[in-house]
Amino acid sequence: MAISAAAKLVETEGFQSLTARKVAAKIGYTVGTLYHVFRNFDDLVIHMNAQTIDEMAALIQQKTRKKRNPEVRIRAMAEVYVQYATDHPDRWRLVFEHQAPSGLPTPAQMKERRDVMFEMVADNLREISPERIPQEVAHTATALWSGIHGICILALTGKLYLGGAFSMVKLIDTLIDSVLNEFRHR
Amino acid sequence: MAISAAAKLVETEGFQSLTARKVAAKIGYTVGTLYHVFRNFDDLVIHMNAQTIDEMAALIQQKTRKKRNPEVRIRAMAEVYVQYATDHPDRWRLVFEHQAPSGLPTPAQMKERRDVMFEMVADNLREISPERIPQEVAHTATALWSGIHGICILALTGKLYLGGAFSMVKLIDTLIDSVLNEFRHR
DNA sequence: CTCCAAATTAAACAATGTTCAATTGATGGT
DNA sequence: ACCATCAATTGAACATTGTTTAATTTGGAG
Repeated sequence: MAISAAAKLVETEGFQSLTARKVAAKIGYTVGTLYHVFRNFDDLVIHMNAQTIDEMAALIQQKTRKKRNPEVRIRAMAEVYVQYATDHPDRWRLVFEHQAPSGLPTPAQMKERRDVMFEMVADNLREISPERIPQEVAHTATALWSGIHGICILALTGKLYLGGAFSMVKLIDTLIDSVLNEFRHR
Repeated sequence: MAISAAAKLVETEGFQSLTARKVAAKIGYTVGTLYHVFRNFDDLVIHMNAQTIDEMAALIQQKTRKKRNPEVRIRAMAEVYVQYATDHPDRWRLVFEHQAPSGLPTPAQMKERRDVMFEMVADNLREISPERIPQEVAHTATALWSGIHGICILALTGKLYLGGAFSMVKLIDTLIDSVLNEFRHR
């Protein structure tokens, strides 16, 4: 599949140098053939991003299923999330920085895929405080997970001062501590 | 100046369609001239991003100077940040999504400019709890501001489900509440 | 073996960043 | 007033990109 070849290219050469012809060459075809499979170059990227999200979501689910405590599970989720982002920085960034230019908005399947992780967080929050109304749970889950994402992306793109004292993981721990305490006691 | 023309172009047509020739045409010159002023196209973008950060930082400082309470000041900072990002989405995104390809790393001045806002947050945190050691203060400031940034960027790029119940501002309020409480009482 | 449809290619197009020799323009000295 | 020098500006060229399409190849069905 062309998608896998594209993913491998992004991983080895960075998403800046991902090109239609390179993808075609990588799978032994010509650029024209690609355009009979995908409408756009963006179409290819979108499919590739979908695969990236699925891969990451599966990894998170796999590595957190065994945990019993919901708080521990949330912390494990975040850990796997930053690990995946660190291991595949370009593929991960493409998921969030790509936007289909002009025309069709991001397909619904993409939105669903992203929402999966927010819902996983919400599920665990509900387990922590079952008495909270769903809207509060969803709200807190969104705030927490977006915050984690923010730390992740700033650190990954080198836009965060990560002095010896505080690492990405510690920053995320602080955020989780804060939001969970607030969620429990208020 | 070419930088202002570029900024205007990004604002009106989006950063996807920012092009060297368009910038040159906008200021009545030819593309060749641009390349005697800037080494790269990325060089131009970097200069433009510097101006964007300065503009935003000035706005934040201006709108928060009058506030007396450090907590109120932090909330006001976040509010202005969100407002600026919402008002100039493409210019704001460029600041965080652009990376100079190959060769020279992002110049030091850029890093300094970004750190300004983290330091503003840290200053206010120190005022809230002067007994904390500087590292803790810096750590908390980084976690909080990165989290706010995460909410901001996900919301702005449409990758966040913003149901009627919770808006960007409310999400950020939740994050600030959580981190500040944790910072005060622990 | 033939023939048709599908797959694949090759070539072309416009637009992009980038370079550089040639041209213009102005400035200062005699 | 003229000219010489130097910087500013241009125009044309290049390689590379996404994208389209007519032509060619390929692979089975009859």
